Amino acid sequence: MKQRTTLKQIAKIFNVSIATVSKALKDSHEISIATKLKIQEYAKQQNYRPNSIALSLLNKKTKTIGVIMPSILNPFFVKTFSGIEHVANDKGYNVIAIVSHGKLEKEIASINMLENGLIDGLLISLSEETEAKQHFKHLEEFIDNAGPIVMFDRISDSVNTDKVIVDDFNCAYKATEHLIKTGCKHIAVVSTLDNVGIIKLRIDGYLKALEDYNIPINKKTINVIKPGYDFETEIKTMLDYQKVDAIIGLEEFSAVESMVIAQDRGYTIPNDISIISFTNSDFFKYTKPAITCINQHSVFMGKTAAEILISKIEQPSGTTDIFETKTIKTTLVERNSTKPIANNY
Amino acid sequence: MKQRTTLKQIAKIFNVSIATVSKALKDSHEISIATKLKIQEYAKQQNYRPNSIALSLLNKKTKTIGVIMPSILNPFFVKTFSGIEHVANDKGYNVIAIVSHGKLEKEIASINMLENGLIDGLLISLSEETEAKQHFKHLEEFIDNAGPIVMFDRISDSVNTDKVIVDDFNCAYKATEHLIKTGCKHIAVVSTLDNVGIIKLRIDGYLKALEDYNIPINKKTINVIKPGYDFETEIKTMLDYQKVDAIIGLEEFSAVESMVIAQDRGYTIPNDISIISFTNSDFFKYTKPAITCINQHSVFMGKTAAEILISKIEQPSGTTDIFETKTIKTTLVERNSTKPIANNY
DNA sequence: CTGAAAGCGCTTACAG
DNA sequence: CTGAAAGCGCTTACAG
Repeated sequence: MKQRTTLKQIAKIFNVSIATVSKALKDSHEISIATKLKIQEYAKQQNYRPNSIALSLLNKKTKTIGVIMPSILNPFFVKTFSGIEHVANDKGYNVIAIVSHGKLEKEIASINMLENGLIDGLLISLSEETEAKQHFKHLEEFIDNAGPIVMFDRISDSVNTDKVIVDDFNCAYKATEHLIKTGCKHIAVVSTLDNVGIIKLRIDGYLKALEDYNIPINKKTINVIKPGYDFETEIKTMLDYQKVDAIIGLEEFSAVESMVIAQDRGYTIPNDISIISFTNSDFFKYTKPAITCINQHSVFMGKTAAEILISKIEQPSGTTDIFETKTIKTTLVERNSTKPIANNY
Repeated sequence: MKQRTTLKQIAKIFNVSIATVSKALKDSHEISIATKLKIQEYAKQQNYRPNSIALSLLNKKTKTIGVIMPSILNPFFVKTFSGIEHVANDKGYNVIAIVSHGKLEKEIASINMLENGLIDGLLISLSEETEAKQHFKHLEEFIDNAGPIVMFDRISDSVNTDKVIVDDFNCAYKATEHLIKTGCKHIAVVSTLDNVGIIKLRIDGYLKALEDYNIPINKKTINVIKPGYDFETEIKTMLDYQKVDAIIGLEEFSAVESMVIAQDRGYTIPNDISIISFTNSDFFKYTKPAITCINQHSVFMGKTAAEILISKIEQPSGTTDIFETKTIKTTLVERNSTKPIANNY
C-alpha cells in the first residue's frame, strides 16, 4: 500500500498552492487553462481522488446512513435491508449495517458509536429488549445530536420521529377472517416473539376478527412462546389438548415449524389444519403444501424507509419537523396451506 | 438537532485552550486535578463524545470495513455476512455493506467510493461479471491505495491477497460419490450461475467422481442455465429427454426448484430422483422431503474472513505480506432427499 | 490568475 | 500545569 496522492503532493510538484490545485481540479474559472490542464492531467494519471473523510469533516455530512436491525438471519429483515441498500446506493449513500441481536445494550452501544458523526441518519427496527423495557433515551439522544431517525416495523409510539409500518392489526384481522371464510373455527396463533408491539397488534387484530364473527376465543390456542420454552413441545401440547383447525404463524419460523410438527402428527394441511404465515419468504413456495402468507412487501418497506430518511437528511435544516407514519399495504398470498373460501361466503 | 459539544466550546466555557481540554478528557497527568475534574464533569453532563470523523482523519484509521457481495437475497451470503458483522462488531469495527448485483460496474463504483479513505479494509465476493470479464484492476488499485482485501467464496487466483474458500472440487466430488454409493447412475448437475469459478470447480469435482467410478458422462445433464433461459423449461426438457436419477443443485434455488419441478412431473424423491444441494439453507429442513445438502459453514466462513482482514489491518505495517488461502471444511448433511447408502458399499 | 488564511474537530510534541 | 503550533486533507471567501 503506497501513499495516496493528496493535494499537498500535487501542489509541491507544480510549485503552486494547495488552494490552486483544489480549484484546478474542480475546473474553477479562476484558474488559468494552462495550470488547470497540467494539474488535471497529472491528477488523473495519479488517479487522485479526494479523501472522503476530510470532506466529511468539512461538510459535516458523511453520505452514510446506519441501519440497526434485531436480526439478519430472518427473511423479513434481509428483504427490508435489501430495499434500504438499494435506495441508499442509488442516492449515493453508504450503509452501515448493525445487528442488535435483540439486545438493548448492543443497540445503545451501536447508536452511541454511530452518533459521533459517523452517519447522517439512522434506520432502526427496535430490539425486543428495547420494546420490553421501553427504553428510548438513546434514540432521542441520537436525534438531538446526530440526525434524523426513521423507525421501521418494530417501532415505538413514544419516540417522535418518522415511521414505516404495516397495518398489523388489520392484516391479522384479514388473515383470521380469511381462515373463517374457509370454514375454520378453531384458529390458533403462534409466535416466538414476546414483548414486541407488532405481535400485540397482530393478536388484537386476530381477537377482533373472532369477536366480529362470533367465534369463541380459546386462550390456550394463543401461543406466545417465551424464550427458554421449547417450541416443539409447546405446539405438540397445543395440538394434543386443544381443538385446532388453523394456525396463524406470526413470523416465518413459527408458521413453517408448526406446519411440519402438525404434519408429523398426521394432520393434513390444509384439510385438518390450515396455515397462514406472516411475511412472504421465498421458500414458502417450496414447502409442501406451499404456504399461504401475508406479504408485507418488505423490500418496499425498506425502500420507503430509506427514501424518507434521505429526504429528511437532505431537506434544508430549520424546516419545521413534521413526522409521518407511513403504512405499507399488505396482501394475502393464497397458496395451498389454506382451503378455498367456502361457498356460503 | 442541536449543535454537538466540541472541545472548542468546552475550552471557551472554562477559558482554557483546546489542548488542555483534550488532555483533561484523556485524564492526562499533565493537567491539574482541579481543571480535570471540572472539565470532565462538564463534558460528562454535556454528553461529550469525540467526533469520529476528526479522529479518522487524524489517525488515518476509520475502524470501518467494507463488504461487497453479489447478492443479499441468498442464504449463503446472508449467513456469511452475519458472520462478518459479528466478528467486526466484536472487534470494534463498523461494516459498510454493498451489494454488487452481479455487476462489474457496480463493483468498481463501490470500490472507488470506499477507496477514498472510508474503510480500513475490504471483504469481497466477486460479481459474476467480474469473473466473466476477468477484470481485477479495481481490486489491485484498492490494495495499492486503501488497504488489505480478503476475498471469500467467489475469488480469483489472479489477485494476490488473502482468500477464504471452501474446497469446491472435493466437496462436489464427495456429493457425487455419495449419490453413486446410494445407487444413482444418472446424476445431473444444475446451476443458474455461469462464468463463476466455483461453479467450474464444482463441475470438475463432479466429473472426476464419475470418472473414478467409471460412470459415463452425459453432457446433456450438465445444466448450466444462462441468464435469459427459463429455468423451468430447461429442467423439464432435461427430465423428459434424459435419464436422470439424481440432481445436484449447485446453489439453493437450483436444488429446490429442480426438486419441485421433478415432483410436479410425478417423480418421487429420493426414489426416482435424489437431490443434493450446495449450501445449507435453514429452510431445507422444511421441504418435503427435507433436502440433503452440503453445509459450507457460511457463518464460519464470514467470521474467518473478517478475522483475517482485521488482523491484516491491525498488523504493524511494513510486515512482509504473506497471503494465505484458507479452506473451510464442508460437511454433508444427510436428510431425506437422498437414499441411504447401498449395502454393497 | 494565484495564494494566504481560516476552518472542519481533534491530538501531540514542544515551549514556557 | 497550560497553551501555541503544526498537522490530518480538504474548501472557500478574501486579498493581491
